[in-house]
Amino acid sequence: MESSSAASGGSTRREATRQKLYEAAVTLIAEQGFSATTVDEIAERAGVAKGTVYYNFASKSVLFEELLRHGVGLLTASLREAAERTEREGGSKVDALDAMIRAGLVFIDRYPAFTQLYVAELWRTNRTWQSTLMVVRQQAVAVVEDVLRDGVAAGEFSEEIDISLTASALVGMVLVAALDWKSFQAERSLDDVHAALSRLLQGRVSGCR
Amino acid sequence: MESSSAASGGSTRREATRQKLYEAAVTLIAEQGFSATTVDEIAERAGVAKGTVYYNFASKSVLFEELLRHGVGLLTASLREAAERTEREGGSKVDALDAMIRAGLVFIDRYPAFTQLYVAELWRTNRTWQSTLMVVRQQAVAVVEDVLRDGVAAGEFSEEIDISLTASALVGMVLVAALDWKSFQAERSLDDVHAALSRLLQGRVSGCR
DNA sequence: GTTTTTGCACTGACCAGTCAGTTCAAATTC
DNA sequence: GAATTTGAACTGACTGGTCAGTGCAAAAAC
Repeated sequence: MESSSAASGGSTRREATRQKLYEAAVTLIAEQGFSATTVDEIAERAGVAKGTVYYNFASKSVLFEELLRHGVGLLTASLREAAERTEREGGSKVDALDAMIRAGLVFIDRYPAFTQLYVAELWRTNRTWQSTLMVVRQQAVAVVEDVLRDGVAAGEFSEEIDISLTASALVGMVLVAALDWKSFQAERSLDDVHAALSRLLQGRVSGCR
Repeated sequence: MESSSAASGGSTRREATRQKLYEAAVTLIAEQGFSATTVDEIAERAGVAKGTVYYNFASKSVLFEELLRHGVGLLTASLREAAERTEREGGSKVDALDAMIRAGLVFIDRYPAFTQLYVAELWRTNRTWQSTLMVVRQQAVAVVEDVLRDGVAAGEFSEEIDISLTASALVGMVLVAALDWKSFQAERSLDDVHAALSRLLQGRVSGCR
């Protein structure tokens, strides 16, 4: 019988194997980088034979590309959900940004290895998955840009802000603060980190109160 | 990275060769990553024989470690210089942060490949140069932390800010905005980027004016 | 005459990708 | 319902190529 896989459920044996391979690959590549990670290692960590990797993915880099798409899909969904929830609850646009900061932190808290690997690869050039990465980056940044644009239209943010640069900067703020948190101050709570970033977002560090 | 002939007294022939090797290695590793870059490539790009690489550096990873130390040295010197210049000119602490943001942007504008490579390696674990990276990171972040601490002591910043988290976030803001700028919007001017980050720093995006 | 660089052949480990063969649960047949 | 067939999923030994690092005699630079 054909595997059919019901489009979303993915409860086939194959899907389970792919999932195990994603999990094994994400930590190894985050720790060592793509080129330093061998297919044998990935297979071993996943508890699977090397041939199975090639049965499920055309090549090492295809495995990696699909892993990237998979992960960023989760992230954007989570960001968008946070923005929409705020909207629904009648919050302002700053509230939406703040909710997205928190959603970003929760994501990184849950998938630190993925985030690490994403950052490590994003600004490289000359790699085969370059285009995948660009698409995937744009998806994530666009969510932030949309909120900023709406905020300007609603008169809540200054008209002079540069949407794309500000979005980049906000993403960077969250990304780097969260990675530093996970790597060097893992004892801090998510709320601490969120509070610090909130304060910065709302200009409560300098200037006004 | 730069000619440095007069800088630290190292104007020997050997020093010139090492410099050429740094320059070759930094771009190649930024593009491809450490493991994917071969010693033969580095030698070829530097216009030098492979044996020369090993005459000047004990191994491929030692070359890389010394490259890291070299680059971050330049960065911290530049940040500290910016902070001190502001001090001397009687500027406030926000002015000092702002000057450091600009110094960071100027650095990244000049050495984009180094920045790229630094970010790609910083949060990895299990690598031989891990400890070098930690030291070097701390040097850079400490400069920002010092200014924040002074600002709090002088009553210019809220006492409630979390020094280390805020410093991380500020560094991240500059790093990511600048890398996105160089990679995806290279036509923008440094002043544009600086203006956008300044606005964010001073909370002129949301909340207050 | 010492330091540095060159050119190049060589080695041994390592690794991406292949392929002939195995496993096993579900489908089919009798 | 026992015997047989099917095929997707998986296995792991093997191959062909790559690359870090070595060794060394001769040339060049200082």
